[in-house]
Amino acid sequence: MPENASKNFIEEIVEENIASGLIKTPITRFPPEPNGYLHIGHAKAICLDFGIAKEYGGYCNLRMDDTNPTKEDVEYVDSIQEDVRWLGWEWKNLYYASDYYQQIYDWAIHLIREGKAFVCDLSADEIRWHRGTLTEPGKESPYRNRSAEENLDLFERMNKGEFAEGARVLRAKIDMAHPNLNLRDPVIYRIVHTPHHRTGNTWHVYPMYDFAHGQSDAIEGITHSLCTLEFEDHRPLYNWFIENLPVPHKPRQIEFARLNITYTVMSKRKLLQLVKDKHVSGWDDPRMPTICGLRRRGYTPESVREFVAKAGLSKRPQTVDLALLDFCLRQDLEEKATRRMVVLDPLKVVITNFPEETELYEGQNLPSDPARGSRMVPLTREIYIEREDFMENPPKKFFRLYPGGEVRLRYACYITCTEVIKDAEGNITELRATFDPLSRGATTPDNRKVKGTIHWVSATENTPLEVRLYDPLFSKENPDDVEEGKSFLDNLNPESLKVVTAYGENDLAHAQPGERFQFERKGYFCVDKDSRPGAVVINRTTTLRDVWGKRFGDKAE
RNA sequence: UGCCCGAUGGUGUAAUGGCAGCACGAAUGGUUCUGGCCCAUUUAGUCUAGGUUCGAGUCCUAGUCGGGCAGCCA
Repeated sequence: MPENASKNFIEEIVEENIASGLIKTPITRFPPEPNGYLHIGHAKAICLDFGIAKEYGGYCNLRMDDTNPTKEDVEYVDSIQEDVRWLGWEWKNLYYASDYYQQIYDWAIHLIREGKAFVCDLSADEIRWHRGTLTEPGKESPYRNRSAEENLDLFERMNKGEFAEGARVLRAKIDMAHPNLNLRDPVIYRIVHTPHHRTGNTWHVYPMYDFAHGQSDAIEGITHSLCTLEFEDHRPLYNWFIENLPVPHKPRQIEFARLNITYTVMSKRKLLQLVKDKHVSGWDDPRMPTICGLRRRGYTPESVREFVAKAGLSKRPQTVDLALLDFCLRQDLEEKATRRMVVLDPLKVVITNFPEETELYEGQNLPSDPARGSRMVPLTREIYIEREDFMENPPKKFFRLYPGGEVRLRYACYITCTEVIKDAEGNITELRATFDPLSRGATTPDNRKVKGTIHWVSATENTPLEVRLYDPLFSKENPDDVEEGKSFLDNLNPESLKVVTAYGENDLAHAQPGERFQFERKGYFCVDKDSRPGAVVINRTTTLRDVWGKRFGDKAE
């Protein structure tokens, strides 16, 4: 670990705890509820939980927080494991909160015996009335002073399935006037008859989050239970249980701010809505901030981890620029991604003085690393160039192709535009050009400079590709910033996906799903899982940084 | 008109009573067979008012602003 790098506040706490002898090494846990897919916000928690443990020689458990059988499913426990592993982490133990049901139940009995919990027959609504408001104290339940014997009997019968859901709950007996609502005799067990995905019909009562989480931490010997800010108000309750139960270990809960990113939404509810209403193709749609979506889009685990690290950690709500994620991706792939030439928006150029035969030119797979080898690219009389690489009436400082102008075809030769061919509507349909035979190999004996180098592909020797061009899913930095009566869906970016047929170098026909490339001058791309031999599908992960496009992109038309 | 938490450039994050720094973004220039990468430069910040102190972004008080909390969700 770098000694002089600044520490975040949780690292500081852990270091203090080690220095004072409170702990030898930190033991953490990542505790998702298996009721949905992980997103990049979870990636922050994952990197924190696993990262802290690793940094200080401890370990981290993966714990499925499965205390609500009505919402959870095995489908999710598989995807969660896959996503955590993909991010590059390995857990010490895979646990389930449901593994601890018996112990947690016994602790509830303990509380009852101690006179610190009671069975309450109030309905959900009645409990709500009794809870009071933010400014007024609550009222005690009429069932609050039942005898321990009666409570025990009732609680056992609740668990045997004798009562309907909602008929009774078990509540901790704390303080109905407490300014923190969480301590106003919170419900700790409720009746649920839905079978649990792991324990089946064994139980008819299930512990609430507050009664399961801290105790699960205690059982596992968790030293630092890291969670997001909305649980801050629950910490006094978390501690109350730890203090009032004969737990084998006392964990400490520490909260941090959850991660938001510009131009996206992060709540499970909203992501679910995007999927259900078919605004995206599924949880792994490459525009989704889910881990599986990022993976499919082409982001690397390294880039996601770096992004999370760069975003930092604190207790104030953070909204990080999406640009930072893309920066991390480009930084990672700059030195890794194989380079290829692909024309996304083709404009045909006929090189009138070019021989009929195909000529082959050598292109580096990764110019900065000769060890990565090269491939031969076929140049023919007719080629495609990017439509935006030609302008009939170029502005100053445009150094691509224009009538009478000369550019370098990457790795091949210099061409000069001699003629612009248009259709009846005046659209440019084709260009004529001549090449300088002395420029073969892309330099000339006279060493003359050409300002522009553009990518190209043979019009006759190429492979067509379905390329999916992604842009942010929302057109507003904060999609939730809406007028009265509107929702985040009104901020969906109608142009978040454009599908084009592109033409690429021939070997791309064999590209495998998951394979990543830099298409020179265009961006980073990743072969989609929909890809088939003969029908290659490629996602644009992100564009290259583009000064020209930013400055003149719109005006240049 | 309750309780809890927070407030440093556009964004994120450091400075732990002693020169407000780093990264992203933005801008400018250099370099270049990718208008990429790289290099250099620039831009821009301590919420307010008091107090403690030789000295306050940091400590104290009050205020302002922002976030969270009234599921038998997590």
